[in-house]
This record gives sequence, structure tokens and C-alpha cells, in this order.
Amino acid sequence: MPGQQGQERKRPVPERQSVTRKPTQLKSEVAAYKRRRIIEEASHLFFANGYEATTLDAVAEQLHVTKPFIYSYYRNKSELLSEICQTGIQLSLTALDEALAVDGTATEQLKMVVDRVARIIIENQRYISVYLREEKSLDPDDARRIRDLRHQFDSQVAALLTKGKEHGEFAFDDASRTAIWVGGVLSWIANWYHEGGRWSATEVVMDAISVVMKIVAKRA
Amino acid sequence: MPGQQGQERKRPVPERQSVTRKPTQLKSEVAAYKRRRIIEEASHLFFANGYEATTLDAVAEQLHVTKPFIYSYYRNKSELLSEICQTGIQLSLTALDEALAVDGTATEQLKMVVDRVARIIIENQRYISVYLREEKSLDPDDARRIRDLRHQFDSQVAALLTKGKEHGEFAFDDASRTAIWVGGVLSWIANWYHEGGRWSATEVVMDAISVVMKIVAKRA
DNA sequence: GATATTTGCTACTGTCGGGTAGATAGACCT
DNA sequence: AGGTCTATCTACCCGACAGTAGCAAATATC
Repeated sequence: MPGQQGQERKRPVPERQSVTRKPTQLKSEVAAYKRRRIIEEASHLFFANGYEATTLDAVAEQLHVTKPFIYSYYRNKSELLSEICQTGIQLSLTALDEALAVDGTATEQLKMVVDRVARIIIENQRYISVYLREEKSLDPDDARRIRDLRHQFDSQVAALLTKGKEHGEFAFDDASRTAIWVGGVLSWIANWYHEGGRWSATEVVMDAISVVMKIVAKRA
Repeated sequence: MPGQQGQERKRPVPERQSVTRKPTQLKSEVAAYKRRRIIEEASHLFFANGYEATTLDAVAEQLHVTKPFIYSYYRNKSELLSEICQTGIQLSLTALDEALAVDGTATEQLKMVVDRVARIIIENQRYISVYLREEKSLDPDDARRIRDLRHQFDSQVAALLTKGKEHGEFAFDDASRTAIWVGGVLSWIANWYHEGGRWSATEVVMDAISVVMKIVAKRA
């Protein structure tokens, strides 16, 4: 998970006089691991039961710890949600960037983008779903930060679409609006895919690629 | 709003010995009106703040009444949610049925379906959005009833797609899966359209029609 | 105009859950 | 061994909110 800016916790590690800083480093690695585990369990419960309906006691129970344990790694409940939502788009955004880094025609790139992002969404469904469903529950500041990330995503897709149109590969009316439909196709996967359900991940990803390519293709 | 089965309230109107039943009828009309108003305000608040985060006191305040007033028309909070969600899909389903009643080629019918349903979704966004977002919070029984309605919707779309394919108008792999993508396009409108936003309702509806037709069209 | 019925309100209860203060147990140091 | 520090827990607080009991005002009935 990239882009994990080390937010300060309640009890910051002092990092005082130790000449060898190895032990201190290990400690902070352990702390980071605990934070990840908290988020992991929280995301499962938020996904299954919703943010408001999930209690921190329930999250603690999943980890076989108690509520104050969580509070020594996160300030409050909404910080958990914020981190989950951010992970959600951050994952998608990173997948998008990676796909765009590979060069090729706009058509090839767009296929690559949908393929990679769709797979990431399926693999990390609970983060994405929670993000899509619980945006309203975010603190205003976090909501803004996360909307910005989302906006980056849409802008980059729109830029790719524009490039494809200029090269005569795609045809559509308005790039921003079309990018939003592409985003819709991807989001829909998170709402609808169910592991072990009627359709396989591969089928869903292939469908998504096919749908997106049809949306932007010349001569319908 | 069709399909409004008069659920019994806490204090049922006795409807006893009156020979002329006019006055009693008026009374129940008034009661039905009050129920509708409660749902209307509740849907606004659920849409804006989420189901769990909305208090019944807040709903009551919007109506300039008090909480016990609501409890004399609905059994509990989750009954409000259930009615809102049901209204959500019921509206879509009714629009679908109306569109299917008009005859024409599968292509014409599908365009009609998307046009009408998309408009209904935009006009009743808060019901649809709440339904999509808060399904998890429904009582199990209500959830099942509402999933059945949703399933009807998807089945009818799938049937139309199959008909179009048989007539050589459409091309796709699997009708059920394609119907779900069509449903996705429509749902996406509810999540994303914003009245007075950057794009008009008409633009969004036209886009939706165009996207759906591209998804099912022969030769991409 | 007295009485019954309906309708909404005031005022309450009980519970749940986010958040915290302070204790305890282990690790670590010297 | 005694002292310090850190991580986690026990035990609590308090506010919010779903839901209710019972009253009061309005309205209908005779």
C-alpha cells in the first residue's frame, strides 16, 4: 500500500538517545503492522454491516484486543473510516498510474487501465465499497482530501480519452462526462461482484473491458 | 406511487357502524397523506446524512411535529427505511413496465426503457440512492422482499435483451450479465447526478441511452 | 353543553456506544 | 533487585437516541 504517510499516533515513539536506531525502527514497524491489522478488520466489518452500525468493540473483538487498544493507534472512529476510504481510491489511483506508465496506443492503454483497476477493485472490494457507500460519513477535511484523489482519477482517465480521440481512436461527445461513465462501470463492479458468486472475477473484468471499449469506440 | 398496500397503523381506524362511509374514508386519506409526508422528509434526510446518522427527532422537526407523531404512523425507524427502499425500486419497476407496454422493436423498447427509467431515477433520486446505499440496514424480511423486486427488474431487462438478440438486433455474450451492466448504468445515475450540477438531466439521460445501446449493439 | 374518541404532545426510560482515566503487567535498564 | 517505561486492559462516564406511558387539547357525538 503506497502513499501511507506516517500519521502521528497518540504516543509517539521518542527516538531519543539511541545510537543504533535499529530497535526503535523495529518498534515502529510493529506499530505500523498493528495499524494495518486494525484497518483490515475494520474494513471487513464496515463492508458487511456499514460504518455507523459497526462498533469499535466489535472491531476490537475481531482482533482479540479491547477498545482502548484501538484508541492508542487511532484518534477516533472516523479516522478509521478515513483511512479505509483513502486506501480505496489510493489503490485504484496507483493501479491507474501503473497502467498509464506502460506505453502503447490509447486503445491499448485504456484496456490496460480497465483491466488493472478492475482487478484491484475485485481484490480490494471492501475498501472500495466502503469508500463508495460511506463517503457521507467522513469528516469534512478527510472528505475533501479524498474527493481530490477521486478527481485526479477522473482527470487522468479524461486525459487518456482525449488523447485517444485526438489520435482518431475514440469517439464521444465530452471527455469528462465519458470518464465519469467509465468510472461508473468500475464502481459498479465493487457494488455487484461477489466472490464465489455466479460469475468469476475474470468474466467480470473481461466484461468491464468490453463495456468500456464499446462506450468510447468509434461508429456505434 | 402504486403498490401502496395500506399497512395497519398503531391505532387502526375502527370503521364501525357508519352507514355512509365517506367521513371514514376521508380520514384514512388524510392518514395516508401524513404517511407520505413522513416518508418524504425522511428520504431527504436519509439521502443527505445516511440512515443510521439520521434521528427520528430530526425527521419530526422537519415536519414540525414530535417523535411520537411518527410512531403513531409507523412501527419503528426501520419501517421508514423499508418503505423508502421499496418506493425506490417500485418506481423503477413501474417505469420499466410502462415502457415495455409500448410496442416496437427491441431496440425501440430498450431506448424507451432507459429513457423512462433514467428520468424516474433523476426525479426520485433520493429514494433510489437510499435504496442502493442502505440495503444493508434493512430488516431481513424487508430485504428479501425488496431483493425480489430488484430481481424482477433485472429479469425483465434480460428478457428484452434476449428478444433483441433473437431478432438479430443485439449482440452480447450472456443476457443476465448484460442486464446487470444495464442496471449499473442506471444506478450510476443515482449516485452521480446532481441537480443544478455541471450537467443537465437531459444530457445524462441521453448519455445513458447512448451507453446502453452501445453495450448491446451488434458489431462494436 | 356534556361525554366519548381521536390525535398529538410532554416527559420519561433504558440502552448502547464513543471516548477516557487510571491501574497492571511485562520488558528493559542498571 | 529495584526502578522506569511501555503497552494494554479494567472500569467507568456521559450523551444521544429509539422507543413508550400517559396526559391534554381538539373534535366529533348525542
